[in-house]
Amino acid sequence: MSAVRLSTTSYVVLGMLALRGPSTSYDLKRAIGHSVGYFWSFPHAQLYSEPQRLAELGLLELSLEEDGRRRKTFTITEKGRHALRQWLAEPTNEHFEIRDVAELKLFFSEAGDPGNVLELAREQVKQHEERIAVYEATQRRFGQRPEVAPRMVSLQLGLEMERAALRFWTALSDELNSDADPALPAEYLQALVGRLNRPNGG
Amino acid sequence: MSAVRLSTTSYVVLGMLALRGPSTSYDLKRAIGHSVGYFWSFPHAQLYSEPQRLAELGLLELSLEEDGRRRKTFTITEKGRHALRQWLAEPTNEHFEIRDVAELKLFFSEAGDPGNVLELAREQVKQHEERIAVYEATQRRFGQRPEVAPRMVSLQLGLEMERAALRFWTALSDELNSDADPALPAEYLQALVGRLNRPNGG
DNA sequence: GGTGTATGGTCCGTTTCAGACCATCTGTTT
DNA sequence: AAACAGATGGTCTGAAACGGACCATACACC
Repeated sequence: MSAVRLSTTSYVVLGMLALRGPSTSYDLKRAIGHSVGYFWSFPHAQLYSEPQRLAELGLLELSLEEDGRRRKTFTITEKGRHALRQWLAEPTNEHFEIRDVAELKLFFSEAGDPGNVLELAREQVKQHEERIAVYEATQRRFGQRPEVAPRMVSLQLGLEMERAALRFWTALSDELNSDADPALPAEYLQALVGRLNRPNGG
Repeated sequence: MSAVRLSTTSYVVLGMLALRGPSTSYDLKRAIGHSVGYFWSFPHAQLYSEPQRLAELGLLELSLEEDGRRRKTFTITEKGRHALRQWLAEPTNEHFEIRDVAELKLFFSEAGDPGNVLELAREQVKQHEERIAVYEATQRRFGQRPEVAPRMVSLQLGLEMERAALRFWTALSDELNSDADPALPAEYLQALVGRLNRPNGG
């Protein structure tokens, strides 16, 4: 019957519909955009094709608006809830995946001008500071509301990761700044680790 | 001329060839598998098609072995080095991307049995501990060799991220373990944050 | 001579991706 | 009321990426 494989993205759709109630693809797009999209992103076009597919599988119900906009609103069915619960019930042995262009450039930096690294680090500091600001704003806005508090827990993980990255790039940038000779990698790695371990090392 | 777009994966190939010298696709596969693959993964089949493409663009040179195995060995050309250096010279404004199934399950946990979260957290603790062990082993093995020390710097970032994740999941699992009533999300979030902020909170 | 494992590589159907494109609706300005 | 901007709501498509099955050689060891 349902020998069909559901992707993680399918479960994001199911999960969002379970949490929010009936929604259009556009609603999902926005909701995901400032929540779960930060740790599972995909092109928005999929939010139009995927629910359609899930509806055909009986996991969602589709209702067409009669008047002008003819919106398509999706509602999770009992079967859909069941599939979602099943997925939630099995813990993952999957490790998170990171795709970090900056980390790559750092890794390969030997093959170019080592002077580039400082700029790279500074830009990353900026990126992570910005992201942290966004997360913290979200936390302030929703942290007190008990209905959404559970979701704030995963935001907390995001924050911790961001802060770890920020500490790293800050320490690296400081180290490169203060070092007259940035061409002594082994010792400079030690210094970097030292900076990271020092409390208030940022 | 080279109006062709190079993907990040292209630069991984270029970078690896620049650091290692002439290599076969298989060599690249192994080298990437325990280094840069941790923060930029892709199917190994691409390590057979991509270098071919880069060779056609003049960024690599291909030499065929005459005898038995007929290995294809790729060498980076001056043009290839140039492209790589250019890429390395521009800092990224890209933010890293995380894809974390566990974080998703945590986010949606309200929609299922909240009791699942403890198992989820425990499994993640295990995953991150394992990964940290791998990273630390690499660090011990190569940390002292000055030739590869620069590459150890990016490993350090990976380690910091892993440790942040481990702290989070450990704190969460401890919190759920000690809490008789895990259905008080707001207060329990506070407790979680408290645990994370406490030094030696793991 | 058989078996296992590392090496080295190819192929191909299915999903994802990125992003261009289109249409409608609502509020504001002029 | 016409014009416009910006949010809303959605479709389409070519190009990449994915993943995993599949194949073959080399070599070591029993």
